[in-house]
Amino acid sequence: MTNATAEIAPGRKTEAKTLAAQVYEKLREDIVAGHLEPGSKLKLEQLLSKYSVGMSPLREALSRLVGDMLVTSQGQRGFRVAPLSLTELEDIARTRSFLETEALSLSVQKGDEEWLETVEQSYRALAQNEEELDASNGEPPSDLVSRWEESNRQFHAALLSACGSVWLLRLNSILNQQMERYRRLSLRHSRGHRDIAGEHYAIYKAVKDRKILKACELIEQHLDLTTEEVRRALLQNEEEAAEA
Amino acid sequence: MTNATAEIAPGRKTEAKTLAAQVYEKLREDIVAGHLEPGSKLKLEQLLSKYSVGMSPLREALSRLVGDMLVTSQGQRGFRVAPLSLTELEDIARTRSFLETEALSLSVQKGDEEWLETVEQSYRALAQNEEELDASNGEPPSDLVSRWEESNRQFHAALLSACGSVWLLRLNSILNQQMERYRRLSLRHSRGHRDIAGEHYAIYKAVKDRKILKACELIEQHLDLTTEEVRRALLQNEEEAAEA
DNA sequence: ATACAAAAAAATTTCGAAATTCTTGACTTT
DNA sequence: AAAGTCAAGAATTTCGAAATTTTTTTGTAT
Repeated sequence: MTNATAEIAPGRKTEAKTLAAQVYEKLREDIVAGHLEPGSKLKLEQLLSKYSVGMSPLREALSRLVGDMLVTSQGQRGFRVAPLSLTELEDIARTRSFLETEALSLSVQKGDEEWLETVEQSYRALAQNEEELDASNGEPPSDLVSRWEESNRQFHAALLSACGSVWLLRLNSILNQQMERYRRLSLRHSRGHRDIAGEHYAIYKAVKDRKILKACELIEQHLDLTTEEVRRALLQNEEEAAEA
Repeated sequence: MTNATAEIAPGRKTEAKTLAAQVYEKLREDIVAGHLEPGSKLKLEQLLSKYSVGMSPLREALSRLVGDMLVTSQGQRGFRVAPLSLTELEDIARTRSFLETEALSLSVQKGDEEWLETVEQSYRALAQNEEELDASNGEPPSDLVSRWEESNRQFHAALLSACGSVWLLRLNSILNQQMERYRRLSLRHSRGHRDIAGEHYAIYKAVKDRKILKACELIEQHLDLTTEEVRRALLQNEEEAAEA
């Protein structure tokens, strides 16, 4: 065990990472990113070398991913990446929309001025990112896209952060993680024009003005548009697979 | 490995159970039942002998329970049973109510005659159980209580089964599991009189008559009354602990 | 008595091999 | 050709010991 370093030991502010926790994180990222094929058998011997880890930490990580619903296990037959399907996409999208609008509604009702300040800051960071994306010609550089994704994630988290329900946020984040698998899968397709920046601004404005119904309506539309993009891409995927 | 038996091998209709899966199930039950103290450190050496299992299957089971949010882990310092708190109880109760009323609403809208037949059967089994409970003098035998709990669970599952959302049911069952920990903790206290059978009948009747709003209102009240019982018992627990 | 350092003991995590189960391919029977 | 049986190889699961980390105890200095 080599990962508890000298800088960490005094005061122990940062969590020591076991090998199992490290490989869990890598596996989780790879599943969400689609690098491990949905539905595919996870061959343990291959994963041992791919992730430079032993059997016990690997099985621990996979077991935890079973609890996260990103992996399925079958006794004596090992583990598989959880499958994806259009039916499930619709279910996740509806359920996420249902939860996220509730969380937003509660947030707008309960959030104090400090919260609103946080929302404003995250909106500004996002808006700046979106301007840079707009200004980039052709295909934007991947680090710019990554930064946009992070600031988008933070804007949405800030919006919901005053909802007062740890569990609502947990469940919503489970659904977001599932949804992200679909979104990543859809990135291989060019998308139609969509004014995401405008959508974000409208949501931010409604929240700033404390218009609960409006905000919920807008975020629902925002989520629905994302789902529509993903759905279209997945359908294209299926058509291309049928032609091959 | 001894648990794949000869009866199972032909056709393989039933899942082969690894040791890890078996100890996972036992640990899960013991945590939900409160046999393992909320917040307590899970000492691996003790668990090895308690559950007659080796270190690898044990750690796999615990890792999965981390994913289930019944156990917390801290790198290099092992695992703990997830804590309970009054604040969390309220959060879980609200969130569960929110999800379960939605699932019921969808179920009543979408459920066909076959579904309604299933609901009716489960209601009849529950009602019979409740009559037997009523007829038993003093403290009812524990097998009767267990049977009531199972038929109660099945009634609720039947009610929601036509909602058309795998994910809504999954999330709701996560919350039910969490809530069950609190309910079990509250069983050590006698409870005030409550007409649970009447509540079940009213819900069943509203569902049978396809009165969505009424059904949702009733199930919300039903869940709230359960929460109130649990809350009162937990407050009593705290008072008793303060006196000791 | 308190604080610090070092050693010992306990606990946790991981390793690598052994045990067990599943899958595949070869062969035989119908 | 299809179905069944068996053995070999591959994959999965578990074991028990070793390695590592944390906690506790002991000893020393102030």
